[in-house]
Amino acid sequence: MARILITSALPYINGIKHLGNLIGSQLPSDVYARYMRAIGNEVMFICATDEHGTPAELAAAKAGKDVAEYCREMHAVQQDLANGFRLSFDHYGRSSSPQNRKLTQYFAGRLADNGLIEEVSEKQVYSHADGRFLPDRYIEGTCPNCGYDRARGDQCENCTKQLDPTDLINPRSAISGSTDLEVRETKHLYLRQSKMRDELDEWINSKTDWPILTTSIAKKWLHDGDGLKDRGITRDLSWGVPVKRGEADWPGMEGKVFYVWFDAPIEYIAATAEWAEAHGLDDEAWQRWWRTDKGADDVKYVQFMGKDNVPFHTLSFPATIMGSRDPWKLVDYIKSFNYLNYDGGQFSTSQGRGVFMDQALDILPSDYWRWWLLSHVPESSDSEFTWENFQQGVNKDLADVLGNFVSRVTKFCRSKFGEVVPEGGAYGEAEIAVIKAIEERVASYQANMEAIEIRKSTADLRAIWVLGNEYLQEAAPWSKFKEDPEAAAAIVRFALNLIRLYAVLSEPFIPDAAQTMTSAMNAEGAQWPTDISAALESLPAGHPFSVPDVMFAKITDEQRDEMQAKFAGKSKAAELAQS
RNA sequence: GGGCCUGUAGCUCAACUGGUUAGAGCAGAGCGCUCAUAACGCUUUGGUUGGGGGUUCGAGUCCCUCCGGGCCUACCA
Repeated sequence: MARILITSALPYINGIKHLGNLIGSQLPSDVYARYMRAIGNEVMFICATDEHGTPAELAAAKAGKDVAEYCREMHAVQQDLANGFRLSFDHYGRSSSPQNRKLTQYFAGRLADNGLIEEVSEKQVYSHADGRFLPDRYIEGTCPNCGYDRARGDQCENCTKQLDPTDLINPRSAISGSTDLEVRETKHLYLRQSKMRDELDEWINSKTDWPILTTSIAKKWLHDGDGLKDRGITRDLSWGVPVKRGEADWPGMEGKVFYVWFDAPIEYIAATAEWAEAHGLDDEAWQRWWRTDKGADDVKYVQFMGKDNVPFHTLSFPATIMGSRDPWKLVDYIKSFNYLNYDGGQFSTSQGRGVFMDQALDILPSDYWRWWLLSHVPESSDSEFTWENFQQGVNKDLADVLGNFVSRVTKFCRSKFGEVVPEGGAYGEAEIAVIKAIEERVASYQANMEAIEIRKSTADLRAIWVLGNEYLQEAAPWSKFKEDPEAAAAIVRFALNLIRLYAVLSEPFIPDAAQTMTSAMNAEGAQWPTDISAALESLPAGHPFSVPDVMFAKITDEQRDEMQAKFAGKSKAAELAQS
């Protein structure tokens, strides 16, 4: 039995995430976690809300709430949605936890001890009206290059020129619109990543089996221009982890907090500590996942994330871990994803374009979304959600291929033999052929899951379902029943056992439907098959079962059109008028 | 501007380090079955692998160039 540590990139606290966010990390990591548990490994599956930073403060202010209160509420909302999508986190933590505060301060202290922290005095824009320093992108003004009057302090969206906030003509706060701005001197801590460039480079180069998407982004940052740059890890904000050097105060850094991208990855560790606390366990319980000197040397650690998160996970966080010179567990494999687009464009929170997690669950059960999203997960390039594809995929795969198979087998049995596994006859050549075909497909399925090739795994799983329909067509128990009821009984017994097998094999992708099948087959506790032939003898003659309700109702054309209209977002005219 | 990714049948995608007539699923067409959510099965039509050039005995795969799509470019997270 192996031990697998799995983390999914932390969703930001600011609002409800859309399906693009969901499929970009949480959903594939959940499938992987469920699969690894199913085949008998010990799994620690961690996620958390990323709660610090300027956007959280602003969102709270907009909602008229204290930021801590706002985060508490939004965490509960996101936790609830995670449950709704059946995300099987062992712990869904919060980056604002006491554990994370302590660990973040600890890491900063270690890095400082090892000469990897530098104090840098720099100039930042302060807004009197807002009472805060403004991050570059929260300053707007006229672009000195093209004259666009809504250029941001980091880059002009119109001419794409990169800017410094001080370059802007007539700068104003993007929050309040105030022009009462002042450039102030302020001191910040920088993580001296540049000192660790060679070490990081060597480490990345050793990861030859990682997705190109992952390594190419890392290498770009390592080698672009002057190479890896040092990075500011503190901010002038009130909401965040207060800057401390371990347990000690950090002279000159009073009133400052760590930058979210410093504390967020550390929350992976802290959330595991939160898990231990929540279960009444001691420190050893979480340290055996994270400290190679305390049992984590045999742990395989896999991270999931969207491509926008790759630099932080390939460089900043490893620099933090390595730079501590403590025996913390480093990631073994980084699975990164491209983006999911929505119907010809991007998902857009601000424009209300696309489907958000709460809305999705209002419309259809989570398995519908899980299946379609996972079978279209953007592994090799950006992929696209369209209502037509969604309807076709769900109806064909889930309703017709799998749902209808369960339906036809159970109903046929009930009408001819009653709701018990029928007795008589024996498996013959046809069944042996099916077993062989399933064995081959399961081997492929497992190999693809092992390699985290999600799309290919869905194709294997679907092919396994199809084998059931092919078998039934060939065996035709409805005609056999007339002249040889015992032969028909053996066929039906085999088919009922297929349903039980499908429940187990499908669980990582569609856990609710899997549970429905398991319950209907009265087969609680069914284990992952190591021997397909034996697994298909699990339900003996006389074993009672029940006919489940229709597992997947089809999405009608009317429903599809309705949803498409509802989620189109603001009209094109409205968008144009706005810009 | 620079870097990276990507372009394969109407749609969504495969094709290990270049190696036989480029494969699946969906959609379309035909046939079969009737247990089932008019579901299922079988057969079948679709491709000068974005265009052009080159290397090679051999190119979807390598090189050059052009065209299209996307991402990143370090203070949003």
